[in-house]
Amino acid sequence: MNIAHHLYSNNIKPSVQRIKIFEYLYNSKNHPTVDTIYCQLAGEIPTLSKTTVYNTLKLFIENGITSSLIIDGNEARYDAIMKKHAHFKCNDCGYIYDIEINDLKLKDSQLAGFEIGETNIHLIGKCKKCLTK
Amino acid sequence: MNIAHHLYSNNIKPSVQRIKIFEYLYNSKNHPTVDTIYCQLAGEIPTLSKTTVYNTLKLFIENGITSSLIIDGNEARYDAIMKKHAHFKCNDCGYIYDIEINDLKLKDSQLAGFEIGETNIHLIGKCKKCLTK
DNA sequence: TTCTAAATTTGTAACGATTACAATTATGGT
DNA sequence: ACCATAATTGTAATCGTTACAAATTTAGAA
Ligand SMILES: [Mn+2]
Ligand SMILES: [Mn+2]
Ligand SMILES: [Zn+2]
Ligand SMILES: [Zn+2]
Repeated sequence: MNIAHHLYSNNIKPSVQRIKIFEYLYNSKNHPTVDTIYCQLAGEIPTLSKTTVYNTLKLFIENGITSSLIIDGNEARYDAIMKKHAHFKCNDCGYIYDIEINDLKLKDSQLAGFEIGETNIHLIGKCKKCLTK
Repeated sequence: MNIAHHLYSNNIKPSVQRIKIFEYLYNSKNHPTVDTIYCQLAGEIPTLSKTTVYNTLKLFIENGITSSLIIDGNEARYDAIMKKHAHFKCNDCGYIYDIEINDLKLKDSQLAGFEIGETNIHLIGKCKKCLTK
């Protein structure tokens, strides 16, 4: 996965900041918050500004290579995996799992004629790891 | 539906504020925000404080007669309908529709051994009304 | 009724995530 | 090198929410 090329082919000029931010997002796979991303990269890019992280993620979202998810309400998390999937957040360890969706059936009649642009599914509970310890 | 009794039977002492807030929530059915509730009731209860609205909704949630939903990341909305259902938000008119869930199939293997406490589903798009005008 | 303690409500200040904005820095073409 | 444009940065403002202490109300005992 060549990140610079990935950005280019999505109409994003690959600056150092953009490459590093996407690289972190893509490799970490832990649905980080802006603060997490900022703190992780502040070492590598000492001049990095939190505003840049916000701007960059917004740009990524607008160009369809990142999505945001809000599970807690208080702060947004980001995801470089664009394949449609659900999320499970464990209330104990805080980890957010990716869950594949096999099928979602809603009552058709109510949504007939509606245009659905986005489907968000998130579950909350306790994960296996936390339950068995 | 006797609201005072409904509160009582859920271990909530029915004060004037609590009754009015639940009454509004239950009758309006439009998933109001704290600000909406506050502004609506400020006329009836001139001394009402926004903090009371926050406190009261928190109490309702703790006692299981209200749920909160976050569709836009910026502000919480509240719902007195406790039956499990999904939400559809129209990006044009802003209205939030209640949608019945017929079935949700996730990949079982990934959630085996997990304890699911909450399931949130919200769709975003354009509603029929807005598309046909 | 009157007194008193606990519960509830209220107003203000603090908080934290996000956004606005203007200044600075980097980039790319001439 | 020079200039125009884009990107980054730092600071201040915004806004929903929470903390907290003071004021008010409630309910039970005396
Ligand atoms: Mn994910
Ligand atoms: Mn609803
Ligand atoms: Zn866990
Ligand atoms: Zn609409």
